[in-house]
Amino acid sequence: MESQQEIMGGLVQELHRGSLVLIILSQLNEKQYGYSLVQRLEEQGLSLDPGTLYPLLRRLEKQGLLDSQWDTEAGRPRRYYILSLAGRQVLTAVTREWRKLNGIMQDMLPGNSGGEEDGTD
Amino acid sequence: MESQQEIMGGLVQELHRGSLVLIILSQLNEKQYGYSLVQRLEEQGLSLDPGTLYPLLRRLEKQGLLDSQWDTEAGRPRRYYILSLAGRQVLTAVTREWRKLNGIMQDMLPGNSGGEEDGTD
DNA sequence: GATTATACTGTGCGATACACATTAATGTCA
DNA sequence: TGACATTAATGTGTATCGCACAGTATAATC
Repeated sequence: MESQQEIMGGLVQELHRGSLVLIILSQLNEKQYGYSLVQRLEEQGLSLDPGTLYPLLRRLEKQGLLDSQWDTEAGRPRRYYILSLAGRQVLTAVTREWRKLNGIMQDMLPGNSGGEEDGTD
Repeated sequence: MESQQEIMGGLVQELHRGSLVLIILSQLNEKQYGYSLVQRLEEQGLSLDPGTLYPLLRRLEKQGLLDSQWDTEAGRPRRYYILSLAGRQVLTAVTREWRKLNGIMQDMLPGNSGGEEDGTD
């Protein structure tokens, strides 16, 4: 039997899942390598497993949204990713979708004008 | 080979997917049956396949977030769902998470102060 | 009897999560 | 200095989970 905590965790994970790609794309206006992305997002409070990120980056590159390139000159070799042209276009468009969805959600979601007592606080 | 349109479609779908449960929960402060939910969301511009919704409702009930009850008195039998107490709590908490994520996204996402020329407009 | 309202089910696909493996640089301690 | 641990950095393989989609079923209504 799943505890309420576990259920919540699952839902929140689903939430993050949906926006993961958008988040990654939004970070790649400047070139960056996997490890740095993980750290960056960690600072923002979003933890991301490398085993999730690397395949994702490769997928996005395969889809033509990213370009990548090895840098072997600075000590340990790193693979830098950056938005391609298509990636920039997609980022723009998906961002628009996010904002639209966000608008709908704002209308639907409860709260704002307090009053729910559920002891969760 | 995937077209840019298809890729976008996939991403947008992922986006919706992540917030789907939250959306459903937010609609169930008042009791409602599956078919009516589909129609309601359709009006909001969110299309939702019944084959996606019904199993979802059952899952949420199984998790204890919803209560359901048949109504057989009004012509065709309908199964009404409504938030349980746990459901209300979870809705509140996940809503909070959504807003938090939204805040992070606002910081990360591009645009706002225009300047990107990518011909998507 | 056809169409609409309403619910249910089963299978496949796609994507993450997680655990594990790998290489290279750097630091440390005897 | 040489061995060893630690960190930087990337990569892979598998299980799991959840939706999408197509199809099924029933009751009411026209």
